[in-house]
Amino acid sequence: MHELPKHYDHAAAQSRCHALWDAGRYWHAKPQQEGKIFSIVIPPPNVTGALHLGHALNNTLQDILVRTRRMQGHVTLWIPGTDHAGIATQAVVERRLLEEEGVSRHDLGRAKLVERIWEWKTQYEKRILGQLRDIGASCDWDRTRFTLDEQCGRAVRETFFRLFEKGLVRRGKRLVNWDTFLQTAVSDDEVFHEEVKGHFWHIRYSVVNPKPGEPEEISVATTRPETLLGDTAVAVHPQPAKALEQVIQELHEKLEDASEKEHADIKREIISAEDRRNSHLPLLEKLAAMAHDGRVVTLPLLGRPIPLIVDEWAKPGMGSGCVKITPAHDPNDYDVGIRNHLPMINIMNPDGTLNKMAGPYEGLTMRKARARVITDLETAQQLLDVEDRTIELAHSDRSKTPIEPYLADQWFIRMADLADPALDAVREKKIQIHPERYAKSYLDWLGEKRDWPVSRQLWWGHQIPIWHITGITRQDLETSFSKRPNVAWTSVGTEPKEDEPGDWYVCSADESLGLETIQGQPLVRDPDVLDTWFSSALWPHSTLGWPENTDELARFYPTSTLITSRDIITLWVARMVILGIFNTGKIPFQHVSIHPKILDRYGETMSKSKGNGVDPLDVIALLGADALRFGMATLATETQDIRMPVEYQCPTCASRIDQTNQNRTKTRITCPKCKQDFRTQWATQEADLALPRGPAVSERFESGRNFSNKLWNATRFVLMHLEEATNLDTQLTFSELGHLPLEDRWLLSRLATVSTEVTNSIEEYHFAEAARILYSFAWDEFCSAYLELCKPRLQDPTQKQQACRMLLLGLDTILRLLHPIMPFVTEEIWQHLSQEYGSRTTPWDQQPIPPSIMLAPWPTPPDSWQDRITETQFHTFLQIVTAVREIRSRQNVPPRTSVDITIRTPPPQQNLLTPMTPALEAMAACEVVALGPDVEPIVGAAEISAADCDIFVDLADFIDIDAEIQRISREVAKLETVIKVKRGKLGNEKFVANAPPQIVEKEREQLAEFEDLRSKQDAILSGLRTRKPGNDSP
RNA sequence: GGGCGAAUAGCUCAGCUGGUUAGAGCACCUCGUUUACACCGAGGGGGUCGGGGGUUCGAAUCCCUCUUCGCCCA
Repeated sequence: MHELPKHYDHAAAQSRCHALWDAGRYWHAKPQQEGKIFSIVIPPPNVTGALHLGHALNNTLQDILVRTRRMQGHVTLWIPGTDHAGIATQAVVERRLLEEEGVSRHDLGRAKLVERIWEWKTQYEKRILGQLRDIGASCDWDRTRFTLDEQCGRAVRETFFRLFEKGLVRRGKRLVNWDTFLQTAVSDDEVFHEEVKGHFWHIRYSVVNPKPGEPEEISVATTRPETLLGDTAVAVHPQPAKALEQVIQELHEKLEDASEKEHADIKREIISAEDRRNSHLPLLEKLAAMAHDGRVVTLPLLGRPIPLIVDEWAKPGMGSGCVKITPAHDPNDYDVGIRNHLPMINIMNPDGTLNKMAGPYEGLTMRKARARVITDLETAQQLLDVEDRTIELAHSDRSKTPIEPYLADQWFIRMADLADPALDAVREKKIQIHPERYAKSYLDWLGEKRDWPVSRQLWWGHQIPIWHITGITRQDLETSFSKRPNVAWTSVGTEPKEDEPGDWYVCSADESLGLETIQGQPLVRDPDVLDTWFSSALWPHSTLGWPENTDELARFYPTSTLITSRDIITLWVARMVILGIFNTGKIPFQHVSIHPKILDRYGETMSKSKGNGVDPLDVIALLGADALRFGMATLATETQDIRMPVEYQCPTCASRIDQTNQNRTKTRITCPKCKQDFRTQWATQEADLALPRGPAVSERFESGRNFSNKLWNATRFVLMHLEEATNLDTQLTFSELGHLPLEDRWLLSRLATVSTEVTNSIEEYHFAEAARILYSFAWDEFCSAYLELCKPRLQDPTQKQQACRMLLLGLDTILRLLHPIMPFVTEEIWQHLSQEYGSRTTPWDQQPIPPSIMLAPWPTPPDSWQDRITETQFHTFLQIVTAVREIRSRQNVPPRTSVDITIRTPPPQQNLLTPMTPALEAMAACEVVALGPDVEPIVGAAEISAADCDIFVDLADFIDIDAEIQRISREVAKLETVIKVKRGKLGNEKFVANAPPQIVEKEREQLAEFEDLRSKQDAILSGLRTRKPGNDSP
């Protein structure tokens, strides 16, 4: 009637489930629905590319929570969406334009480029949302958002305007990481450092009008000689002697603490520093005095006079002890410049060429300028020395080109006041971060309250809602905007006097502002766009409709939980808290759960460019979405990263080949087993592309696939027998527990325990634990034990009904508990069960069961089901089963051959085991011929002790006495050590006096048990020895 | 330089507030295609819990320190 295939077909099940869920729109949340709220926003994946394994992890965990809460009866909203990822996306599209069409963004123009990026976005957004669906994410697809869509745009403009109006936006110079290729500032986190071979050039600066006895020149060393064109000072330490002595002292301290290995190096450093007392110090002291006296030096090549100054940045222990200062092109020099009120000379154009401040070098790129500067210095005999040196050079992560530090005008958000409420929210645990240790990095970072530079010189993003206007008075502005509360302005620089015209920045959330003129002057829009994190910072409330006062906002904000990875705690989480509180007065979420990062077998981050990643879709195709999800859940421990060894699967013979540093960049790989070639992600040549593709997977997903199949087959078994059970009572309530057989009481108790454990684990974000508990319960207890025990009962008409009801209940409960982790297989099975037994109900069903397991009430078995004693008794029973099986296996008894056994038990075990005898016989393939306290050993039987019982297995051809002796001897040896340790413990007066009484008692009991066991083993041993062939005794 | 984390079986990881004969999955060995499942079943071997100190009656677990590795911030 209802025969299932032998194997679970994940692909077919997935498409059926999607159809079912979409038809019912069970993922949709309505604000009008009554009940507790659970809401969550997706960390929007950026539209740069397809989803990777990290996203699969992140979204699986969210879905686990969402599905659990939905089943627990919450009104559950999960908002999906994507992020425009400003620079990342623009860079990808620009690079492709250049590669494929040979055009730059300047060739194309702003409007056209933005259009091309939108095309890209449309394509990838579709792909990403499709992948999310494939993973099984039960997002509310009707509410999909994009950080650059109209609704988010309104929120962005409104927020910026409010910040501006409150004086929290400022314009200022700042030394930024300039990407000369993309011509934009990039943030520190978009910069990577790479060691390159470089040089240390020693350059001579001459002193202007030195006094008698003073040096006529100063040597200054630099790794970037071209920047001297922007020098505005040369610095020397104000107290060189003191500073040098301090360096020496610190080195001595370091030496004391250092390991042997480091001694030589440190000693060398000390000697070198001490030498400087004579070689450098006198000159540096003199230079410091000269600096105090206002001496000036001549800048080589340009001949500009620049001051000699004192500043602690100059290290007497390094180089010549003097350092050139280029405030507009070096972060440290910038600080020196600020401290000493130096002029800041910008010598670079945005495209990386030099500007007119560089004099004769104007128009050269920085790189060419360096070569020219060096040649010219040589010619002028001002180059003293060149050393080789490796340098940590900053590169842009987006264009992979070297970063130029560059002084540029930027917009900033002042953090001083904004940060405080965000700090308090976490300090006062209004927002809880799990694991808790991550709260520290949040608090540390936010505590610095550094202003947030929000402008980016890009074309893809939210254009800053600021307009520039010149030559009008404050009165003009007031007149023009008197009826417009949504317009604010501030002067550029110091404010002009009342009637005088001046320059202004005007800000409005209203896009139409730019259409106007004032006194004939146009309002010119600032070309910059906002940092992508600005729009993501609003995500929890912008997606719900803010600034409109929508029903969704009222009902679903603040959201419940945010699940994200640890690398964006500061960039994103902190900023969401700041702007969430600023805009709404409320925290954006109550919990933040941080999950680990997935690394490859070498501990490297996975990335497409390294070729060491796993595509989640490959896992889904090969093993199923549930396998992917189960694997992800078991990875989600509290550790900070997880290693995942990756393997290629040969498309020909399906064998696995370890992915290594060597083979991961190859275009084709030969399978060592079947000798056939397959291609990898790198294949570009036609010959390679013709080969079948070898997907990269990991064995870590296999247990999930196997688990799906196990559940499937358990269902297959249950359905087979249910069909034969006539008049099955499907009201699975079980009020009279006392009358149930031991195994049924055990199952109910376990169901209650497991439900509680799983619920708690998920609520505490211990996803791996929830997965592990369910796996071992379903597999080892429900399938291996309970199902096996049912087999004899199903043959007995008087017991069959009860067994079937229990099987139905057990399976149903497992499915529900497992649904959040493995939604597809559980839904598929649920549908099969419901087709025949749609009227079944459990005590936690208030209504007839729903059409989808997504909506099924979460299991909450009554406390009365929990029964410690039964669980212990059952454990004893299983120990006996294992003991018999062990003897059978060790003595090579064929699996189907039944053996006679007798069991000598103490009375309590006798009471327990007598009714369980048929079960024992079924599970251990034996016949119990005698059981009780007075049972006599069978002569010549194999003997084993377990759970206070002695089991004698009658083996006619009991052969391997030696093996038995060996095994038991090992066992006895192990027992000896344990007994010795325990005796030592109990013999220790301090232990007995100090340890809690229950621990002492437990130790006593255990010691007695072990001693008893050992004497039994000893007896068996001596019995065996006498029976050894060659021994004449009986 | 500062902060955080990791080091437990061949591999990947659990072991939470100290008391287990230190666990799991995969891999390995033996046996087995019995009517749920070979994506399976039964059994087995395998660990000085990175090294060294300390606290404690008792340490994989707490403290110090060293070594190796990773991440974040500067």
